[in-house]
Amino acid sequence: MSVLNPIAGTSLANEAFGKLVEAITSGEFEPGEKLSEADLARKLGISRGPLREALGRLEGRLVTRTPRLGVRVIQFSKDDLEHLFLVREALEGMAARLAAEVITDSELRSLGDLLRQHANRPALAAGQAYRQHSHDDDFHFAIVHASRSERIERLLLDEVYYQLRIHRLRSSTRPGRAKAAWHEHAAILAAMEQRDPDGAEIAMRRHIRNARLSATAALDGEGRPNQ
Amino acid sequence: MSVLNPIAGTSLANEAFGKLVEAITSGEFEPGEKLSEADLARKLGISRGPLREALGRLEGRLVTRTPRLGVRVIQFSKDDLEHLFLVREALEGMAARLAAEVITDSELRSLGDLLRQHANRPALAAGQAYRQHSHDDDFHFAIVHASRSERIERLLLDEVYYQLRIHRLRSSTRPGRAKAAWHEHAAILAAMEQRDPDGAEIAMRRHIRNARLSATAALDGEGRPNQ
DNA sequence: TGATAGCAAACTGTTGACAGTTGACCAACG
DNA sequence: CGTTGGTCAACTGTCAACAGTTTGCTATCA
Repeated sequence: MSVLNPIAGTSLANEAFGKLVEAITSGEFEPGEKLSEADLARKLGISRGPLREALGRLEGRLVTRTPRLGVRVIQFSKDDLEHLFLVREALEGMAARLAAEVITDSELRSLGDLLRQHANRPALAAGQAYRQHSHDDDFHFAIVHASRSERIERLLLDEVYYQLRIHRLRSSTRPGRAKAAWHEHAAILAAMEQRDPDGAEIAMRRHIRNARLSATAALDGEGRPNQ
Repeated sequence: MSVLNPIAGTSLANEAFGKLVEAITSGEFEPGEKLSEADLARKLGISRGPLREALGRLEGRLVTRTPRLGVRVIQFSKDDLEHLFLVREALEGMAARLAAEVITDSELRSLGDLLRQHANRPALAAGQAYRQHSHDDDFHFAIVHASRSERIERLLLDEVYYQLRIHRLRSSTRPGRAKAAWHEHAAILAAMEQRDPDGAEIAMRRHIRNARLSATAALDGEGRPNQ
């Protein structure tokens, strides 16, 4: 194990990109909010050139750019959100299928531990909320990671998870959904333990479909979607 | 119907982006080839600033950038290609499901006409090749379009179709695959005509899976994948 | 002959200046 | 009072210059 690894090269544009992703997904800006290049560049201590490059890389994902008018944080309609969940269903269903074929015993144990931790959360026990705070404790991300498909993982991050995060910030929960979601996770894990690709995919897709229905119902009423 | 529509705003970076996509996907550059900013900017008649922005938007899709070393057209391994097909299977399967629910009679007729045109091609009749030259005569794209999911359509274009196009340029065909592909298309259409979402998804996914197997088998031997 | 050092050209990444556009505000007019 | 026109500051998009890095070539040395 050599300590001589390539010196990681980076650029101001790359660093700005990461910080913008974090700022946008952590709620520093409202959906639809206009972003000022001059302001952001000043705050990041760089010139506008690399800042523009970083914003360009976020186009279509976390920001929309209208030529000559500027850049806004994305916001989307109920219809957009439905289609986001359909993409998620397709990709996570495939990831679950792949994971069921290759997952290790150790990864299965970790998933089981994770669900037990989740079950011990007061909010979940009270049926109020089922929230996963970071990738490290996200059941879905663990399964996508276990699929060993970097492409699916990257797509879900870039095109689905970051966007969902923007909309999770003001949360409400629908009655009964929290516990149901946990049980659906448990059913996915059971299929994984059986190493049953079809079952895993079916269980995962059912879970995401239910999340979609919950999210769109929440939009019809009040608040924002959760899982 | 007013003739007064918003004047479409654009920018040099946007125009460069489109031209780069076209140049890269039409084979003007080899996979892995290094792209020179100065050269491209000169050819496009713009300064390096907007050119860099355009390249930045292509990162992770059609080009890879290594800081301080430059930008190269993507190339990928057999494993990458397999995962690309898995993503395609998931997304096109979902698109076929959605399309089966909402497709119009007129769209069905167009699909039927398209397959008949395809059947009349000499290369297909001889079992040599089944090639679709543009989006207009692409059966898959027509179905994705009929799904009315802009998000899936955009994802497939940005993350799948452009990348496949890079690899179609030097083609070979596997015996029997051309005719089988056409029959698989016909089966997809039949499920569409039945307006059967499950059937459409199953038929589409089977077709893409077979294309994946054909592509990876081709990589094991000689040449490049086709459908 | 292979390894090392030096040099210059070409390249990438960034900056700041400039031009054109936009939006906000105010005054004038009907 | 609503509309129009003018002005100005702020903004976006682009350009060219500069600094630092990389690459290729040549000369020197062991």
